[in-house]
Amino acid sequence: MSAVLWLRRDLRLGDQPALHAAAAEGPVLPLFVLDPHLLGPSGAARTAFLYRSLRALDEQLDGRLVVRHGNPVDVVSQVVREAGAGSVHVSADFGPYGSARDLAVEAALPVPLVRTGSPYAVSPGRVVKGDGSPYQVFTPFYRAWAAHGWRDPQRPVDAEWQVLPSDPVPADPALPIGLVLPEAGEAAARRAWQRYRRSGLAQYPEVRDRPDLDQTSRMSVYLKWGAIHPRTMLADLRPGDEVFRKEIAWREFYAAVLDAWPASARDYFQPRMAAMQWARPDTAFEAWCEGRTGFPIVDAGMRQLLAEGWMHNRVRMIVASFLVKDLHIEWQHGARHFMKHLVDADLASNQHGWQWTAGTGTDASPYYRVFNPVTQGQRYDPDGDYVRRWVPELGDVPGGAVHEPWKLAAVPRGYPGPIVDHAAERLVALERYQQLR
DNA sequence: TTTTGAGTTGTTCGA
DNA sequence: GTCGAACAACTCAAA
Repeated sequence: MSAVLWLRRDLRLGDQPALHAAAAEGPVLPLFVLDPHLLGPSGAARTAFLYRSLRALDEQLDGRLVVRHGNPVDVVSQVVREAGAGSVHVSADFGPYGSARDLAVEAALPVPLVRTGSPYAVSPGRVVKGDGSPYQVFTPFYRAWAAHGWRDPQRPVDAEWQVLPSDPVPADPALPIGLVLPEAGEAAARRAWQRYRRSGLAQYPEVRDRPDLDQTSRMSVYLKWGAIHPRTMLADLRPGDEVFRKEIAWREFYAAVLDAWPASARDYFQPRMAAMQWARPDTAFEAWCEGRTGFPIVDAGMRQLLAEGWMHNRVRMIVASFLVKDLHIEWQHGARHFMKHLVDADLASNQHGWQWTAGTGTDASPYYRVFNPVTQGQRYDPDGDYVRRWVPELGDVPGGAVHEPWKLAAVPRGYPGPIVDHAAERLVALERYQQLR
C-alpha cells in the first residue's frame, strides 16, 4: 500500500527519516500543502524562497511533487483518498501552530499519521532535567544535549514514487528591486555547507560578529525549510568547531523552550515585564522599520533586512536592543516585522532571540545591558564598510566616522539626524526596568 | 530541603 | 588610554 509523505519544513530527500519510514510501506506520494494560514503573514522574499524551494524539490522528483492549496485538514485527507494511501508520514512539527494542525489532521484522517524525526538533531522534550522538567538556561541544556547525542545521517533511500495531479507552484510574488535570494533547494544547501566547511568554518569564532566581513555560514535559510538537516551539519563538525556547534544548539534550545511554553511565542516569558511602561508603535516604529532612525548601524541593518530578507546576527541584536531600550517599544512588534521579512524566519529562534534582548525571556540578558549603537558600530564595523554598503547617503563618509554622522563638519544630505538621544533613553529604560524589580 | 555555583553576545564611570 | 567595578541581586540547576 502506498504512503503519503507530507513535507512541511523538511524540503529534502537526503537524511530524511520520514521518507525511509514511508518508503518501507510501498510507493511514496510526496505532498506539500500551501496553507493560507502560513502564507498570510509571510513577506514577498520569504514566500518566493519557499516557492523556489518547492520548485527545486519538484525537479529532484522529476516533476512528481504534489502541491495543493488549502487547509491541511481537508487537503491531506483528500490526497489520501485519491492515492488510496494506507498512511501519512511526516517529520514532526513542534511549533504551536504546526503541532495543533497535526493533531487536527490526525483526527480527520482515515489512516495513521506517522511522525518520524523532526527538524532537530534532538527533538524538543527529549533533553530535560533530572526531574523531567525542561531547561530554562542554555549552558546546562547544552551539556545535556551534547551528551544525549543524535543519530548519524541516513543514506539516501531508493523510493518508488506515486504520481498524482498537482497544482503548479505559484509564480514568485514581486520582489523589491535588486533583491537577490540565495539559491534554493537541497543541492544548493549542501553546496553552500561544503563551501563554508572548507573556507569559512575555521574562522567562525573570530569573524562571526563582523557584519562588514559577512563571513557567517548563511545556513539559516536552508535550516528553516529543512533543505539540510542540522544532524548532517553536526556530523561534519570537528572538536575545534565548538562555537559553531553551540549556535546549532541554540536553535534546538529555543525550539525546546517554545515547545514547553507555547505561549512564549506571544507573551512575556517573565510575565511581570508586561507591566512595563511601553511606547505606542507610531512614527518612531515606522522609522525603525524603514531604516530612518539616524543611527547608521541600526539603519544599515533594517535596510539590509528589507533589501535582502536577511540580517547579520550581531546587527539583529543591535536593532532589537534599539527598538526595545531606546524606543521603548514592545519586542512583539519587532519580532513580527522580522518574521515577515526574514527569509530564515524561525518562530522559536526569532521570538526567543527578541525576548533575550528585551530581558524578558529564558536566560535573558540583564536589564542593564543596553547596546550603544555607536560603540557597537565602531567595534564590529570598524571601517564602516557595512554601513556604507546599506546606507548610500553616507557613502562618501570615510572609515569609522560613518557611525557618528552628526559629528561631521558637513552633515550628509538626505540622512536623518538621530531620532532619540541614546544616553537619555538608556536612562529611561534602566529606570523603567528597575521599577519592575 | 538546603546549599552552592553559575549564568551568550554590554556600557559607563572613575581611578 | 586602560582597567576594574558597578549595574543588583536573582534564578536556575544540580548535588
